[in-house]
Amino acid sequence: MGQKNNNKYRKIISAATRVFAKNGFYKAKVSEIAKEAGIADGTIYIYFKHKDDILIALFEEKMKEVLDNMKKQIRLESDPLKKIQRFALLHLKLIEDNKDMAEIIQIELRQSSKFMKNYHNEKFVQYLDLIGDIIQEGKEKGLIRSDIIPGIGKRAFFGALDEMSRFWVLSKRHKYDIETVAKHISNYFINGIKS
Amino acid sequence: MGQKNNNKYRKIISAATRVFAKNGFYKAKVSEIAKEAGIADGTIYIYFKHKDDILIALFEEKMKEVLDNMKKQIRLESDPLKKIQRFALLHLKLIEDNKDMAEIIQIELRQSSKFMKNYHNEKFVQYLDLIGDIIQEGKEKGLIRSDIIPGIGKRAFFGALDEMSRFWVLSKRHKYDIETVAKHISNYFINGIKS
DNA sequence: ATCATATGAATAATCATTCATTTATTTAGC
DNA sequence: GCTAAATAAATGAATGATTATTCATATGAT
Repeated sequence: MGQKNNNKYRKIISAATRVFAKNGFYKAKVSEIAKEAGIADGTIYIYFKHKDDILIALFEEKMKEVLDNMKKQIRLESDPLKKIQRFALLHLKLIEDNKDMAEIIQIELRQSSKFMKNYHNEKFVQYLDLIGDIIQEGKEKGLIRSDIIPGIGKRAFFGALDEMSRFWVLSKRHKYDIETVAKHISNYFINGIKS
Repeated sequence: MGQKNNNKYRKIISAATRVFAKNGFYKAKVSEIAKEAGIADGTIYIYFKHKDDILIALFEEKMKEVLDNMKKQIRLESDPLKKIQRFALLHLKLIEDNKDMAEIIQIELRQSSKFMKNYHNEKFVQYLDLIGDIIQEGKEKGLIRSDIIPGIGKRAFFGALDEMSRFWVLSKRHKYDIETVAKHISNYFINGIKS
């Protein structure tokens, strides 16, 4: 049954990613997810108790993956300012490489804090904190101004990246390539906060 | 009938703002909007053809208001860098003063480009362009580096503000006051892009 | 009296969820 | 290694709940 490494469980998550990305959570029909996964409607209810649970499970999975990946990459850099650059590039690359996931994070993450009342998105908080920690480290090394508040800085930087992601996801043609955007965004931010 | 200055039309928009803000568009019931507005369910259909149309009308109204207000305020400042500061402060004040509207713009605007397929949010584009124009002006006056791309800069800045807005809207207690946040965000950005 | 507005109960469509039934897989006896 | 219970998974048509929308009727204004 509901084993996470189970074949059908995976198929449902994968299908739901595509279906949710297409029209958002509310417009997505369970029967459409089933069809996309190539299984019967009822089968979904062997693996998930409610439609909502599919979305929550999907988040957890994707965010864990993103978070682990980002942590690993950040560790490869020792200079905090370089870490910020790498964060930007990796974040945007992730969006580019996984459009469906990006749409979910873009569209659904926004609603999530509303409709998943009690669901506190721990993984997202950790993701933001990765940035906060880099800023803190930079301050301690004297590379970043001492008056910078990590709690504000991390949101400013994430917000900037995130807005570019939305633009990327919603655009048909891409005016700027990922590398250019990442370079610019991280440069504004680094110049803005460095000592 | 559907006159925009009509009393009931206004009441519906106002009620819908509150109801949509509470649980998002999809969870909001038309009957609840009617109840909140103190009118009968059917009356709503005299003024709006579909539930969706209420949301669209609501956007247009609020965004027009925000846009006009912002334009007026920006004109009071002549220094482009000061304009950026003022933009940040005003944007965040707006969120603070109008939490329901902010939640709608935060939560629903995100979905909008998905669920209102053909609805191109012109007012939002104009809002972003206000920032782009300030950056352009700053470049021309030699106050902003010539390699800054307004199309990226405007999104980075808006994204930063917007992420802080979301944080503000979703937080019970507010760790930082609006003025502090506005000052920090605009400082990061101004330092990041100035000559 | 006529026309415009407003009402809210009734309608109808939409989907999430269930469950009686079928199909597949495992276990145990020989 | 084979067969037959026994158990687990999967099916999809039927159910039931929810709600957007309609419309026959009522109310109020001119």
